[in-house]
Amino acid sequence: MGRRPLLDRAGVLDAALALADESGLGAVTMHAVATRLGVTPMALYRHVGDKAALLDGLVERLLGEVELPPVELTWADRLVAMARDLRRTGHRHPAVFPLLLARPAATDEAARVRDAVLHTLAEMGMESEEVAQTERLVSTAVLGFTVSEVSGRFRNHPQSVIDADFERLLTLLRGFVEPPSPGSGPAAQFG
Amino acid sequence: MGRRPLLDRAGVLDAALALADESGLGAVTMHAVATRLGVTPMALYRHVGDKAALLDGLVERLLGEVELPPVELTWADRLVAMARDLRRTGHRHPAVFPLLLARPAATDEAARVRDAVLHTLAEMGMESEEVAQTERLVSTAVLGFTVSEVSGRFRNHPQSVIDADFERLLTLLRGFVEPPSPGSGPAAQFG
DNA sequence: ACCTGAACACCGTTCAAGT
DNA sequence: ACCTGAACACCGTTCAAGT
Repeated sequence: MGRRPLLDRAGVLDAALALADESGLGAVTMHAVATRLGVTPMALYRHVGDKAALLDGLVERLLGEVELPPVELTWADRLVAMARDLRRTGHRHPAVFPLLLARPAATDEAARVRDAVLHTLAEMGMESEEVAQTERLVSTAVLGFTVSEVSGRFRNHPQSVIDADFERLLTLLRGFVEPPSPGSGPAAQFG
Repeated sequence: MGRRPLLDRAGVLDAALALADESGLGAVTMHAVATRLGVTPMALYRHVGDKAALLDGLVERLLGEVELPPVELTWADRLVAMARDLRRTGHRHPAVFPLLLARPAATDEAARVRDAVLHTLAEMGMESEEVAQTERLVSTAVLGFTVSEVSGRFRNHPQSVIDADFERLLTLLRGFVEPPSPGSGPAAQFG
């Protein structure tokens, strides 16, 4: 029998992601990933293409970790659940997460998350043109906040303040996708 | 008289920013900046510290370009004007702009822009605790959108769609900082 | 004070070679 | 098919040396 290959794509991505989580994106070099796998740098190229493709693979990995919420929840609760889970993913992988802001949701895993949001927004009877725009703005807000947080923009604030900011963002998000209807909006308080 | 130095900090930053604008952040290497200035890489260190400090300098440069709006404008118009100008700065310097999401507004130029927003929000009688939070969320939304745009996340969309998205964001921003008051909010249209 | 030259430990990537 | 070894053109950064 032919001897089993030492490497495969999944293993290379595992090693690269571990390196990124432990020591930052700068630690993800072909040399370092190879060393961690007990192999020479050139052995990686067959499995992950080149360095840029390796980073693309890491982004896919992160998106694959995002859980879609149970359909039993109301659509508003589902959006909030996805926002929270996306943020948690950022916390687990702070070095790789900022890359999400740099590429369109073109891969399968990216489409999976985005389509879940689109589907949820469509359920509430939003026009299809507005659905797409709303998804982009909501995703941008959640990604922008989380990237800021994991990249260090909020490093001078205690975690409690950052958490409160995010809760405020979620409240705004609810109000945004759920425009005040008669009897349920903020204006009702002043009736 | 002693001969004039070949280099100064401003000149080094000029060269580095030009390189970033023309060929991306990856083109900003100590070697390339030095070559552009007709000097060896080591000559730069005296003027800009090291590579990380050089990038900090570029961020300062970008923030310094952001114009503060005339005080004659209403506070809502001032916020919108600052958002637009921040986005324009991103368009001029797409390679450097994403770095804004990675550091707190700790430098003088960063504080200048942030304080202008804080001051504007305070003018409308917002409580000081809420002012700070609102500033963070508004800045995050505008930065997150612009970084997405200049980093390529929206590259599959025509510019007209991206522009419309931003206008929508500005409308939301207005509604966010200017909560509907009796007679002026959206509800007034249905009176 | 300011810049250079040589050097060091790294990078990503290629190519031909081994098994 | 899969991995290695040698090599190339780069990186950032230090150090001692020149003026």
